[in-house]
Amino acid sequence: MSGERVRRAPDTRLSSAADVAAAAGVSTATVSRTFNTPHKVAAPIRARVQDAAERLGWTANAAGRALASSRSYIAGAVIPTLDDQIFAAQVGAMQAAFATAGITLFLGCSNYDQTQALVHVRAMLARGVEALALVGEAYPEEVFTAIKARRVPYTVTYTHRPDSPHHCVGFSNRDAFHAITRHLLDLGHRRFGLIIQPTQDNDRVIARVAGVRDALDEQGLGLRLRHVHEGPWSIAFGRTSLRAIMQADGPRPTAIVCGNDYLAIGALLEAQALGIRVPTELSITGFDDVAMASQTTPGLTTMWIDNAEIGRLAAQDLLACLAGETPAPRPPLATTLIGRGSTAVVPHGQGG
Amino acid sequence: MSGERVRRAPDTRLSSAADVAAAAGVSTATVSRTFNTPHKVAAPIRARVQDAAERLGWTANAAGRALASSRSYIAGAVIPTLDDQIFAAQVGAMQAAFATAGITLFLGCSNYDQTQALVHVRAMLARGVEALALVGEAYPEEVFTAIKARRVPYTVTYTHRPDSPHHCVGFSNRDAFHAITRHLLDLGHRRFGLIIQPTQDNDRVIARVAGVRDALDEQGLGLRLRHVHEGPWSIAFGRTSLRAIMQADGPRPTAIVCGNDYLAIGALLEAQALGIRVPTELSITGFDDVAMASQTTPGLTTMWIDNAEIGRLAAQDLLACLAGETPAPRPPLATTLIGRGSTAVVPHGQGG
DNA sequence: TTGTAAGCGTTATCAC
DNA sequence: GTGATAACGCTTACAA
Repeated sequence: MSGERVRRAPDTRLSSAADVAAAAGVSTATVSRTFNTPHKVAAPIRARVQDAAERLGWTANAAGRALASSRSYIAGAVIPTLDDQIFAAQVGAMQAAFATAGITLFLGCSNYDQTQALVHVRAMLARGVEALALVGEAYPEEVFTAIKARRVPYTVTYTHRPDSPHHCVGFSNRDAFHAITRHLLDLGHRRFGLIIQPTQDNDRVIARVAGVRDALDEQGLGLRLRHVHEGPWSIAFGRTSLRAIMQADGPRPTAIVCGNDYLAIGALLEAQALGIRVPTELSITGFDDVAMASQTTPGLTTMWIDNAEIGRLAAQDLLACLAGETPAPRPPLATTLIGRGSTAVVPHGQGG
Repeated sequence: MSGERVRRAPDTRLSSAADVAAAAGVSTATVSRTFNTPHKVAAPIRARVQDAAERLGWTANAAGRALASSRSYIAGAVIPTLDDQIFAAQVGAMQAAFATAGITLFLGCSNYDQTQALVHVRAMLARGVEALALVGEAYPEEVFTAIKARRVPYTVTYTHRPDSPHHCVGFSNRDAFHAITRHLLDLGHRRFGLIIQPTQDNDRVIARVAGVRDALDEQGLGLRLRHVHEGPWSIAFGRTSLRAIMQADGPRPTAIVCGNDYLAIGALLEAQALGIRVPTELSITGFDDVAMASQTTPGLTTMWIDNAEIGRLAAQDLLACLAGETPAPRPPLATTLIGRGSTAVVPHGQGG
C-alpha cells in the first residue's frame, strides 16, 4: 500500500480555489477577487464563481489565506477565570465587538497563574493572533517581550494606572476602594475589617488593599491584622471571615470592606446568623454589584463597574490598531458607588 | 514612494525558519525537525538550532505550519451566552482540557440566536478549526451540513436525546424536569405553576417544559395557562411572575417549578414579600444549584449538573476524534436533585 | 476586467 | 542524520 503515501487521500480532499476556478472557467485570481474585492469582478463572472463555489461547498482555506495576506482575523483574550461574572461579561462583550468586525476570538483562562497566562499568550501568538487583551498587568516580563517581538497590538484591561507602560482599558482599583473606604469614613466609621481575595499575582487586589489602607492612613487610622482576612472569593469564605473577625479579641470593627459581592453577601448572612444587625451595628460593603446585591435584606452597598463596556472598548482600541490607527490613552473608567441598606452611620459611641 | 510597494517593510519582517537555518548553518528542514521531532536531530545541531531560534526570537508561523501540515491546533465552542454561569463553567473546563492537549479554543456566543450561531460556525470553519462543540442542537440545518462538508468532528453539549443524530455530551433536560415534578407530586402537590426561560430556538427549555407536562400528564394533571410564565431568566422576572401567578383568579398553585435558580430565587423572595410562607404554603424549585441557592432562607431545592464535567468530556471526545478514534456514544449524564427547605408536603387540604 | 505567476513560511518526501 | 525541494492554498503585483 505504499502507493498511498499521499498527504491526504484524494476522496478526502476538500475543494480548493483551483477547483472552483476550473468549474467556473476562470483563474484562481478571479476566484479570490470574487470574494475579497467583488467590485473588481464583472457581475456575470462573479455570479458564475459564486455559484461554482457554492456547488463545491468551497470557502477559502484559512492557512493559505493567512499566509498570503498576513492577516489571520483572529484576536485573543486572556482572563483569570470565567467563573467570575466580571470577566465573563468582559469577554462576552469583547467577543461580540470583534465578531462584528469579522474577527474571531481565542479564549485563555490563566486561573490566576502567571505561568498559565504565559503559555496561553505564547500559544495565541504562535497561532497568529492580530491583537491581544490581557486582564491586569501582573505577568512575567516575557509575556510582554514576546508580544512586542511579534509586534502584536495589545491592551491591559480591568485596571488602570496612570504610569502604566501599557495601554489600559479599566478603572483604578486603588481609587475605587479608596472611595468605598471614604464613604464609610464619612459615615463616621473608625474601626475597619477587610475581607479580600488572594493578593498573590493579582495586581488588582493589591491595588484595592492599597486603596483601603491609603484612605485609612489619611485619617491616621490603620487595619488590625486580625481584622484582615484573605482567601477565596466565595460566600463561604465571607461567612467564616466575618465570624472570625467579630469573635476576635479587642474592639470589633464597625465596618467591613469586602473585595467583592460574594464575600460581602457571605459576611452579611453570617452577621445576621450571629445576631449582629446590619447596618445598625455593622456596615458591610461589596464590589461589582452582582444581581443578588440588590436582593439581599438589607440591600448591599457596593460599586458598579461596566464590565461589558471594558470588553467593548478594549476591542474597539485593538481594532483601531489593526486599522493602522494609534488609539489615544484612555482615562480611567468611572466606578459608581451604589448606596444600599448595608451601610449606615457608625453606631452611637463607636465613632471613636 | 512607489518603491515601497512591499507587503511588509524589511525592518518589520519577523525572522523565518530560513533565517534560523542560516544562523545555525543548517537547512530549514532541520529547523523544522528540531522543534517537531527533536529525536531525529543530533544533539549538538539541535542545540545550535534552538540557540539560533531563541536569539532571533523565532517561533514557527502558524499559517505556514497549518498549510504544510494541515493541522491548525484550534478548536471552537459556540454557546448561547457567558452571562449564564452554566455555560461559562462549561467553556472554562473545555478550554482547560483543550489547552493541555495544545489546542487553543475559539469562543462564539450566539445570544440564543440561530443566525449568530451560524455566523460563528462559519467563521470558525473558515479559520480551520479541527473540532467544534455546540450547546444544544437547535440550529439551522446549514450549521451541520457546513460542519460535515469540512469533515470537522463536533459534539452537541448540555443536552441529550437518545435518538439525536449528533454525538451528545449532556443530560436529558426532559427527564431532569420530569424528576423535579415527580418530587413535587410525591409531596402531594396537584396544582403547579411554571416560570421558565424563553422557549424560542431553545431545545433545552422546550424539553424542560415537556418534562413537567409529561409528569403531570401521567397523573391526569395539567398546567393552567395563567400559571405559566415565560420570560428572561432573571431574579426580576421570577418576582413579577410569582406575583402574577399568586394573584391570578381561581385556586392558587401549591408548587412553582422554575427554569433556573435565578427565577426561583426571585419567586422565593417575592413570595416572602407577599407574606406567603415557603415551603408551608408554597413549594418552589430551581435548577442549576448556583452558589446562592444554598444561602437563601429557606435553602432552595434545585438540581445540580456538573457543567465543568460536560466541558471536559466534550473536549475529551473531540480530542479522541482528532487522534483518529471514534468515541462511543455517551449515556446521558446524571443530574442530582438537591433537596433543601423550599419544598415540602402540600398544605393540608390542598392536595386535590 | 482578467490571467499569469511569484511569493507567503512551513512540513514532508526523498536522496544522500 | 541531514539537505534539497516540492507541495500546501491562497493573495496580489503586474502584464495583457
